[in-house]
Amino acid sequence: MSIRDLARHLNISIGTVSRALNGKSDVNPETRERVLVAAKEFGYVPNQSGRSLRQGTTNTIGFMIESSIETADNGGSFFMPVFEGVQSVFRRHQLDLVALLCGTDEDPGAYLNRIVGRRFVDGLIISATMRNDPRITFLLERKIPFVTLGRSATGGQYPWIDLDFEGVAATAVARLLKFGHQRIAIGVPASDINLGYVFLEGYRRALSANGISFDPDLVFPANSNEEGGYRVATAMLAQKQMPTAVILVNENMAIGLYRRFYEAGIHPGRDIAVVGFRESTQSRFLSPTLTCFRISLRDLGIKLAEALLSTMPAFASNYPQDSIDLVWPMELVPGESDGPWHGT
Amino acid sequence: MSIRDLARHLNISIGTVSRALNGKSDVNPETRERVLVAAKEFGYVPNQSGRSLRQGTTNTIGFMIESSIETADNGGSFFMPVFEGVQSVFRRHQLDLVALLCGTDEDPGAYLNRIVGRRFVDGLIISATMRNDPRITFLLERKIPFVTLGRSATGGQYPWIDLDFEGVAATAVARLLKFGHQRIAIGVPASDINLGYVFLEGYRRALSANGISFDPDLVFPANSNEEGGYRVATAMLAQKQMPTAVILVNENMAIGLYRRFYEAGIHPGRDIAVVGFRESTQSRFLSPTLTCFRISLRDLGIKLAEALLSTMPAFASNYPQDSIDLVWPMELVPGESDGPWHGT
DNA sequence: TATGAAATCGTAAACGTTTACGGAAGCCAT
DNA sequence: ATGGCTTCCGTAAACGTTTACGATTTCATA
Repeated sequence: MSIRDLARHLNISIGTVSRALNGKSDVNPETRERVLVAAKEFGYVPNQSGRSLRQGTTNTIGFMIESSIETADNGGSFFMPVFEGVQSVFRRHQLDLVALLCGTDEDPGAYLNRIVGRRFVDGLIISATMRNDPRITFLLERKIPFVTLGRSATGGQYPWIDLDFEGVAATAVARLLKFGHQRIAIGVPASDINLGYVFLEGYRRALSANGISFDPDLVFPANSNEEGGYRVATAMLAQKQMPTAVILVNENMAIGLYRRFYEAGIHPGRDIAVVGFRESTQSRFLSPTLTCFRISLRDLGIKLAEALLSTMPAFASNYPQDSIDLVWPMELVPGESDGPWHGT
Repeated sequence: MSIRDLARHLNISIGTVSRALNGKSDVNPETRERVLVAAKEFGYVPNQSGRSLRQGTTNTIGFMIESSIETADNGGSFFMPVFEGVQSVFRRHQLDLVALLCGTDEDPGAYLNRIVGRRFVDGLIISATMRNDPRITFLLERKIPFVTLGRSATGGQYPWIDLDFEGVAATAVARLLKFGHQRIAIGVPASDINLGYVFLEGYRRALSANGISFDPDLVFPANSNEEGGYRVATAMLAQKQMPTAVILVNENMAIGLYRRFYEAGIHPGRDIAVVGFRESTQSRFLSPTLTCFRISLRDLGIKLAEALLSTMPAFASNYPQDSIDLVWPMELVPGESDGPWHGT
């Protein structure tokens, strides 16, 4: 069922059918109606390859996710709502969104090169931004519109949206200090992911703002999953004087951390304060519930989409340039996992 | 950088360049080498739209995931490894895999219709199969190659691969009975997802095989997330005679269930036996660790890819038809969450 | 009635590939 | 020397669209 068949059936030229379907002005309203009815009747949908070839545009946006990165661990619950937000914007512009999952056994650069080379997408959303991210320089020099979820130290002019991990760390530190905690540990990603640096920076700044000196021994690099949390707890227990509080970059870590402390007879929320990252169904039903930070992932997705569109010539007019380079604030949600320090 | 530019630069016709790149036989090895070198030098990658238009094939496979479905909750940790498995097979055939996420605010049928109509993909992997799934009939009549992750009651001839939820339920029941439990509850998905029926069927069969009569009051429909688990526990606590064991269809439910029981002063693993579904980092670090079932998601992905390829004419020769309609066995991993019944 | 503008539609080229077909060599055997 | 076979390569059509351009009709106006 091609546009030719449709035109033949209606005794109309191909061009007119195309114009009718695409809402061009120079077509009789009556003819347009006939075309639309017939198109619906036969279930005609334009062949994307044909369109793309002619227009030089694919009407497809790619959302790249690296499963090798920590963030992939909570990939489902995190990315799904973001996706929906992005899609809700793109739908209005007839743009399709596809997820490009880059597995651990594939080089992200090569993957990106293939996708971009094939002219597969018109634009890209890049997540899990590294501190030094070759994908960014690659996309910049290829002049492919993109936006990153997570800022980066990589130079160049491009839009990014980041969660305020610096603020999260600072708020957590301030809260724990007010609770009387003095030795506050922090669990950070072991990889080169940029949010790790931002998170740690917020931690350092908040400490120094409160006149506490930074102690490298209180920084625990780990994978952002349950096992990582377990290891953090193990390392904390091994110290001569155990920290009385810990801030985690990821809520999954809390599960492993809880377990390790239980094994040691230490009760999170009573004997040690824990602040995690993201509020979720999980954080609400852990025992104890996790003190963490709330964010509307759907809204985040919407902003990502808008930022990307603002860099795409075809859509830029509708999306002002000022919606980019955004640090997304997050709201603290108190849980049972932290509280006043009443120890020695 | 099109094939034309490449040809011009080499003083060769377009056709020869194309044949050289595609490994056709009627091209001088020396010429082919020149072409390949030049292609690499200029970073030439064939335009996918051009190829697709000519060949009528897109070299793209879609993996459809509905975020409205329970399975999406653990989407990240579940689907990512499956994806990698699928990709590892497709990579060998130059096929790109994209994830098509169907949000809650979009009708799956309409979404599928758009994707298929646009000739966006050559084949599809469908997950979260419903007991009665219109997507299946749609794809069958459109003659689009596809495979479903999860069997269905929907009629027709198509390949599917399913996890052995029936076996899981049966094994769990048998184990708990051997432990002396008599009142064994089960948490099942509240939706029309087919695995719910399969899971429940396995439960019923195992009971009847052991001479225990089926009690509808022991079946607790719930969402497959932490909150669902919480509700299941609440409902169990409300019964005059509480069950002594419970089987969950999903490991996330365990978190909420644990919490509710803790709140009631009941210790999972000691006062009540819990068997969950999938072994994961999470199941291993919960307290108590979850008795559950192990599965290699990567291998599952590989099988899915092979099953799909076996239905695609261009690849069928390499993939015998006997790799389809597979029920995937799973291995029990004992945890701390269940054990002998020593109650009243 | 003649004129010009507006409305509507058909024609054909173009997008970047692949591939069927045929032509031009080169080679061997008759 | 002729014929046939093989090897290699160029030509051109085709895939399904969109869109610039021009042609035709309509209609109001002078």
